[in-house]
Amino acid sequence: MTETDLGRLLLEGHRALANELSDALEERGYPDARPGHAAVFMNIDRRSGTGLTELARRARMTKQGMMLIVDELENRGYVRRVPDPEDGRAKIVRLTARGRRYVAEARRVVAAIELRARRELGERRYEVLRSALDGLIGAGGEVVEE
Amino acid sequence: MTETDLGRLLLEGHRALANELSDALEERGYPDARPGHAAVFMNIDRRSGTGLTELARRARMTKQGMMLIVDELENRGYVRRVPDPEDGRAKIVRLTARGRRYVAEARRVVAAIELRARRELGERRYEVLRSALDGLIGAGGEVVEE
DNA sequence: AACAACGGTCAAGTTGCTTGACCGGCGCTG
DNA sequence: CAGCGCCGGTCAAGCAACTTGACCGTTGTT
Repeated sequence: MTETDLGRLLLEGHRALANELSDALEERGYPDARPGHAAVFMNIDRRSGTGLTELARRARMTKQGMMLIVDELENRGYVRRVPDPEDGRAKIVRLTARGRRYVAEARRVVAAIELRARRELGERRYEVLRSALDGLIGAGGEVVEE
Repeated sequence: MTETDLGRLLLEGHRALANELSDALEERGYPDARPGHAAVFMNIDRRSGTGLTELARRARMTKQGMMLIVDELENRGYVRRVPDPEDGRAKIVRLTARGRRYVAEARRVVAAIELRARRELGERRYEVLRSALDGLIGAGGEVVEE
């Protein structure tokens, strides 16, 4: 593929932030966080919980794939599956107390990282960076469907 | 992991450019390009060729992993392995004519994409984007070694 | 001459998904 | 209200893109 120079910068930038995040979470007592878990934590309804198939749809992956992640998260005590009282087929994936603590912590860390970046770059550069990224993304492939 | 908002922007930006690149290459007669191939094309010495182990080292992956990619590229006619006359153990991975055409084409497409981005964003924003990305990357985890 | 180090390869295991097949509850339709 | 197609969840197998482990022959160092 021979990455665009700019493309590589973007990828490395992403990795830099992602590493910072996972390091910080590890330090704070969540050493078992994997990137894939975000597919759940970013899409689950924080209080009411969300069905597996719906989670899969939101994360744009198969329900089987989502199941593997949910299985793991359930083993580790971040979520649990409860039967849906209104639909005998369905189960609802709900955050446990630990899961909610984790989400809150992750949000704090993300905010801290972003703040640090903002300060290091300076307000103006930071804003330009964000809007430039929006521009790049908007310009590319519009594949929304459904 | 619950990606940084900025982190997600970076990742999506990368994907937008990467898709643009692979679409363009497909259009121009290279439908079989896979992202992993870049590990070879970006690291191989264009005229003299490069040994497998050295390629692996440059791409920061195992020689076994590199071998799989080189195998595939050899099947598809982009590279071939020739014995190293100066070292009975070694083989040299060399670009074929097709491989060189591919690399040239990829470079052109990359340049075109970057130029387009530059024009869409405007000179100033483009420069700020690049230097902001450098800043982000530099700030993160320095894991260079060796 | 001996031998650790290196280049390349084969084999098997791992990760993080995917496609395929199925089961049982749901709800519309006739 | 019986039948039937659909949908949620799950098990099984497959696949991509690597990894670790083991090995062989060549090398060049002592």
